[in-house]
Amino acid sequence: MKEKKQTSMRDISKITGVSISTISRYINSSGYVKPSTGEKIEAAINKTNYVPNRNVKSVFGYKSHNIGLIVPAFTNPFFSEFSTYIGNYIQEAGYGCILCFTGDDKNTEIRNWELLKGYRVDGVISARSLYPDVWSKLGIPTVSFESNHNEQEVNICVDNYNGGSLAFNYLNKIGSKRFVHVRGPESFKATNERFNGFYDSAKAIDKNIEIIKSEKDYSLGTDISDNIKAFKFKKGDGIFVFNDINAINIISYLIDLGFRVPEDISVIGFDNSYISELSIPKLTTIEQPVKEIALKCFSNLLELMEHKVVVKSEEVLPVKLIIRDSTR
Amino acid sequence: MKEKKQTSMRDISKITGVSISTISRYINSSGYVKPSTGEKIEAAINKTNYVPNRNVKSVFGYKSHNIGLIVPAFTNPFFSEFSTYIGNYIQEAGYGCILCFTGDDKNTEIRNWELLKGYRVDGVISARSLYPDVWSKLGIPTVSFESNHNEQEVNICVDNYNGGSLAFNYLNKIGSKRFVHVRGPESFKATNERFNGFYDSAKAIDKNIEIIKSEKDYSLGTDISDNIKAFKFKKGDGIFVFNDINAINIISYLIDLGFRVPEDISVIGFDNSYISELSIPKLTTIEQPVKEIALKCFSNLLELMEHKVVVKSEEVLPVKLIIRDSTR
DNA sequence: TTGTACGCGTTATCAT
DNA sequence: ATGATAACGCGTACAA
Repeated sequence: MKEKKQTSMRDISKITGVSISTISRYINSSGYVKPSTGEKIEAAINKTNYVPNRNVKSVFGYKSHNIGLIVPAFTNPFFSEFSTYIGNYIQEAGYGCILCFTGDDKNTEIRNWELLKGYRVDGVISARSLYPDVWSKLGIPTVSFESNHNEQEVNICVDNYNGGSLAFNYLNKIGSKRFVHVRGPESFKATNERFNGFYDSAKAIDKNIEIIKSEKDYSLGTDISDNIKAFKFKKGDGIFVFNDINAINIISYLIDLGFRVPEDISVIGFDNSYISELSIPKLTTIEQPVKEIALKCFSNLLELMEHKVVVKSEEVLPVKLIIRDSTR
Repeated sequence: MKEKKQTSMRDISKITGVSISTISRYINSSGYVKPSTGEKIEAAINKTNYVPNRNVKSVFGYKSHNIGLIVPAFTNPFFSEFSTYIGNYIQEAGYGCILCFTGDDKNTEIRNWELLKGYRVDGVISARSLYPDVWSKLGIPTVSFESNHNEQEVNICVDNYNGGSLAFNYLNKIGSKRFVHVRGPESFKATNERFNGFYDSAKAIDKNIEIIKSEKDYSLGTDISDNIKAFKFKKGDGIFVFNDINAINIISYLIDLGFRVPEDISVIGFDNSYISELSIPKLTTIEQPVKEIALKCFSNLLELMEHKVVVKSEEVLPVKLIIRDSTR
């Protein structure tokens, strides 16, 4: 199991005849080193392509300088964007990003946490955790996005309730005759909130809504669920779908059925991920401010890692209705 | 800089009164431990939530059990899909995945390599490297996707030349009156290959082609480049775009200009990423077999890491024309 | 069946 | 301005 050893400080020491402590001082600029000695060391480093072993620091109980990122998958473009932002913030701050996928599976998520703990990550950013209780046990600074809230940890989320409300009110305003909600998987915190916002706004003006349940976060390509196939869509329907990728799939399905979007049926998505601009018709949707979400997650994590007290344990970011061409 | 120490084997040893080596034997199942002793250890582990520090192993010159993944960004869905596959392979094999973004910037890429070397990763998978020479210097087993080929390393790529050829022949077959190629950024290995395939096929039957240069891999939303805006599109054009996301953007732009796709103008993309199924009209494209690419990369890396000789230093996977609705 | 002792790459402290 | 040494968490060879 032993691998070919890479160059170590000891090797540099042997080559230069300079002691290890001096090498360390030179590399970390943590003490006086005579210029000529420095040059010798520099030469040996270049010759051997020596790079300090970052893992040693975590052995000493220093920061390991890596951060874990736990997300469901990249098949949902929202998490691609989220992870691009987070990954870049981590990278720019000089940390390493250890990436883990849960596939929205609880056991996989638990294994991810153990892996990250084994790496002694300095912190974790976790999106849509199914197992938030693990945080307090593991004792790693953690910020989560859209997790079922655990009082002990910092959670970022968006105002899903208002999102549902905005969606209903807009569908009503443009004169939809029937209100349909394609509801997300039950395990997501956001599912009920979006539903409730939609439902309460309908009830407030004495309207009924129709519900279609969806079990999957994303259905790639033409993989339309049976629940949707079983539903009888009608001209005049206004449909609020729990995320963009499913909304676009459904538009595609409606067009195959012979409906026109938005002339016959209006569709609103959720996320405002980049695909909402690419689809034709362009998708009307509820924006989640990904970049701000990512920044909030990362900056809060930095504060937690520096043992600062983060004031709010739950922070709710606003959503916004983005009107495009899938509604009329 | 010292952090709150996490539980160590020493702590478990103090709690149980059992020596560190016995704890080690128990945890790694590497020697005899009396059942009753094992139970004591187990209890202490559960009480303290102890997880072994994985970083120590790399200090000893053992495998660090992490693998670096270097990609440009996730704003191009092809790399999202690629990374999801790679990330899952890595995770299932019990490794940690350290994710790095280059943003197609050479200096950023160099910093990534140094970071990964600092973490003593056991191997690296690198997509669209701009700096392949670094591999041999760093001495880390590496497999690259679509890198400018360096004889010393293993490179996976697709038959871009044939992709360009397939695109031309299809556009010709469906009766395009003019042949337009939206060419990718010059720094990508694939750019010339795709162009050459398209160009040579045109020349073979004495046809001319028009070229539009694009500087960016992806242009999100409505960010249409000046080169495209300056071009005078015409009814009867057949357009071959160097990737899906730009193809979809261009379709959207053409529709804004009043053209119908595919009735007036046909468009072919490249990648067959999931967005090609979501767009309306669905995108005709040249498929890169992402899953196979990812698997090839990962399995070749595993072999390299086990010091096996990988026979081919460059492996070319086939592409395929996927006919959908953006061509007629 | 268990313990002792050494080594790994690095940093901090103390001495020179 | 530089060197010697202890310490970190863990695996292994060897002793008991």
